[in-house]
Amino acid sequence: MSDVGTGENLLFLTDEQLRQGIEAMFFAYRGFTADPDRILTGMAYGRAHHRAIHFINRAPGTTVNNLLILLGVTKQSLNRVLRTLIEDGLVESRVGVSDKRERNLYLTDAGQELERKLSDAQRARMRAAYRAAGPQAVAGFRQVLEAMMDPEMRRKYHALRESGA
Amino acid sequence: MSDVGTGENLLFLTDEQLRQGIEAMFFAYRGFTADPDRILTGMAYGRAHHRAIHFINRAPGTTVNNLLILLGVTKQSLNRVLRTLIEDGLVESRVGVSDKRERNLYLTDAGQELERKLSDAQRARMRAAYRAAGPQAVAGFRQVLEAMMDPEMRRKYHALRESGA
DNA sequence: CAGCTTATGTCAGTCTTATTGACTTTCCAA
DNA sequence: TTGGAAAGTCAATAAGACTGACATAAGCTG
Repeated sequence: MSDVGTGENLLFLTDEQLRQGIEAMFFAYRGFTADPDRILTGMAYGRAHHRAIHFINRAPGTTVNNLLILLGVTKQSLNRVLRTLIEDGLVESRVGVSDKRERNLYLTDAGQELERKLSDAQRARMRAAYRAAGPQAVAGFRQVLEAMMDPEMRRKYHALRESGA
Repeated sequence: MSDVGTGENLLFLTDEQLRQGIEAMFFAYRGFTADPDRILTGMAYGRAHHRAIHFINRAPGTTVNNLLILLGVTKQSLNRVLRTLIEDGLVESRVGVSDKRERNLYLTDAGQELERKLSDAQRARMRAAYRAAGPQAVAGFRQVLEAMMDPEMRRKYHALRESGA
């Protein structure tokens, strides 16, 4: 397509190339969040609820503290979101088994239903992009994204893959 | 690394693979914005100011309306940001030449200085990620991101490349 | 057991970014 | 000349985040 990374091109790290990468991230992230955002508009929920639901689904039984770190928000901020989800019967909070101070979080059936609805939309876009770009491009995509993460988040990302795979 | 896209693997579009892509986007975007956010903390500016500065630098002389569409925000929202940047002498607003209703936006020297400071940080991370992943991965990264954009934003993205290259 | 620490929850106040709606001024163009 | 477009502004509102302070329950350690 362009001259980016055609083989051994040593100039692929010019400022211009990097700026284009920055803009690509910006515009792509807009697309990435657009579909679930549209679904959530009209419901009483926003992107923060989506994120909480996603990770509770992904790591069932996770504690509040773990979710806090995963999402990179404060306790107070998460609590507001979590409270409404629990009140609305989408999330269940069970007292920890080994440590009764902890709360283990699970999606209820209704929670799982919303999760599927949201992730269906997001995965459809992801799937279309993956198909259009091809397997080799997907591998590169994942490599660059991973290299862009903060080390701590990269660990969290890998931990999810191990439990979820 | 993993089994993602090793050649002709036809199963690379499983839900699990797509979920991992979604999470990779989430965590990577956090890293992507972390450095400029850190710099802006303490200044009177936020991420919205960064975005405005970025695109004014990228497309000098752009109109308010064009910037609106580029950033995907409302006039009122942009105006608040733009006003402070103009008041603080980082952005200059000149009456349009051919159409006097329009305002053409430019960075002042001070504006360019801040732009460089912010983009240096962001590009450094981008550069490190590109280096770690290699040219071929970068090409794939760009392909997938582009496929993920809404068509209208893809056009805007290309328009920037033409003017900026 | 006493005291420290951890995990969670909550209240109050603030900030940034964004929204919708209404209205004005300026000015281009049919 | 009149309609509509570009920009700017005011007001009210919302989501999502923050800090700081405080409370409760429960685990851990001496």
